[in-house]
Amino acid sequence: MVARYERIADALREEILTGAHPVGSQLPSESDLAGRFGVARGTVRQAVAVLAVEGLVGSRQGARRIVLGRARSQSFAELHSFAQWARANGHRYGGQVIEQRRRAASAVESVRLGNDKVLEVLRLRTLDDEPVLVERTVYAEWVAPAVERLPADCESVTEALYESIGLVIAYGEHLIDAVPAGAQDARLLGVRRGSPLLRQRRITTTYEGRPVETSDDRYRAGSVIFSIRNSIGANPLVRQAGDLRSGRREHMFDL
Amino acid sequence: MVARYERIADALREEILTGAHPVGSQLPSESDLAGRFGVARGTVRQAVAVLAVEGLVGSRQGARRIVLGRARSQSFAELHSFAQWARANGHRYGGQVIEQRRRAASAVESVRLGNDKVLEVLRLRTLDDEPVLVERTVYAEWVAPAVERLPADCESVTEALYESIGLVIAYGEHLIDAVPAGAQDARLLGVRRGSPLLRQRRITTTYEGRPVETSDDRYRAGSVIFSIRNSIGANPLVRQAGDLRSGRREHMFDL
DNA sequence: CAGTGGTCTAGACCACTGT
DNA sequence: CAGTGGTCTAGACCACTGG
Repeated sequence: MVARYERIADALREEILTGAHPVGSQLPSESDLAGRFGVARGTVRQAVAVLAVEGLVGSRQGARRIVLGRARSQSFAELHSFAQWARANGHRYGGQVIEQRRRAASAVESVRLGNDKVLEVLRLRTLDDEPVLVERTVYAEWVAPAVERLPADCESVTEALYESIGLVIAYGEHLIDAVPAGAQDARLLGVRRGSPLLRQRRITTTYEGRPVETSDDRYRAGSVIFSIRNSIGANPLVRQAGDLRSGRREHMFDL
Repeated sequence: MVARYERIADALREEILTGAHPVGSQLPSESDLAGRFGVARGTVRQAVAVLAVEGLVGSRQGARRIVLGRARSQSFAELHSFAQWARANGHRYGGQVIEQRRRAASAVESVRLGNDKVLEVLRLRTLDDEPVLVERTVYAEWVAPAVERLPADCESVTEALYESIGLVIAYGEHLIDAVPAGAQDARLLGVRRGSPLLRQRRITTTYEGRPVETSDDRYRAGSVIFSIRNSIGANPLVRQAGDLRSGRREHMFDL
């Protein structure tokens, strides 16, 4: 069952993509669209709200909506899962467990994951047959058994965990910065020590808010780029000072 | 005039922040909140939608909403403007124009900005008296005169342009990756050549979709971190392969 | 099966834009 | 001042969760 407003959003997205509404042009008014699709104005507003969140259109009171771009947004799974992202974008991909061990949680980890024992896994992932990503993931104890049952060259951990224990990862927080490659990073990725890596630290939870894993993912420079659209009305990206001593922090990575 | 749903969102945000609704707990039902605030259910839904976009609460049909974190969300201006961000976060900040010149636009720039002449400005910005950011900004011709009238040590270009010509930057697209410091970067930031920098390329437009500037901002590693929350229902961040030869790209940086 | 969130309607009024 | 988007209401029905 697909909602009416989703189908309207799809239709409008398609029209934007095909150039029926070129970038920079005005979208028809809400009443026009309501008439055309045979729905109430509120439903049209839900549809264009979807496009606004995607950064496709902008709006301001009193003026017609403007087409800002023709982007398609990726699914949550595609951001979270390397395999799903690579596949959806037509890349070859692979992965290999380099190290895997149970250990006691650090103080920070035990608060984040709600466990005092954790499973740590080091994976090297390849994109189009080149090593691009070193993934250091720490799993909460309750998912550890399922992770340990996976083959070392499991291509998609996210999908495998869904199939084996029905795990759905629903929420994530991501911290993005740049770091120099350490000795192990350098060896695995085939770059010089100290060379730039794009780091994405994340913590993910289930629908119920139960923590699943935290991870420190490091991409070889040039292999991936993160992209985001924002506006005066919607600003999902946040910038923070990186010095841990100064200033407050306020995200899942704290407590 | 602040909307009713905004004030309700503020109230709930405050309650989450103060711990009245701890992380992991359930939010009251929509009907409860509607009764408590004396509004229709739709208004409550608008309010919690705000919190959902901020990543504070999650939801799924049939189950009560869950508190995911105690957010702070920054304003759009704070992401766009180094000065406004630094000030809001209690840092000292400064800036200095290193180079500034008019030149012909490159092919790409002329399409992005809609101009064949541009103004290029190289600025070095300091945070807490340390150089942390090299900003290479290319302005469309129509804003160039106003930019040229600014003092070389202008602290907030965004605010100055608003005051001088009423310029409001309403939309932005940002690409984030890691790059090695070039010779000029290294000299200005006081780091070694090749050391990691966090790069944020952006293009911004007015409400009407008119391009204002593109910029290549490079942060010293460790000085800033970008942070984002996402969910299965809202996924603003997009990951792309970095190899420019492969795959399609679909954002303002194209055409 | 009761409660809850998701969708949709029809109509009202207001704030703002652009001519 | 006409048109448009922003806000809000009151009520309806459905899909889903969780006991």
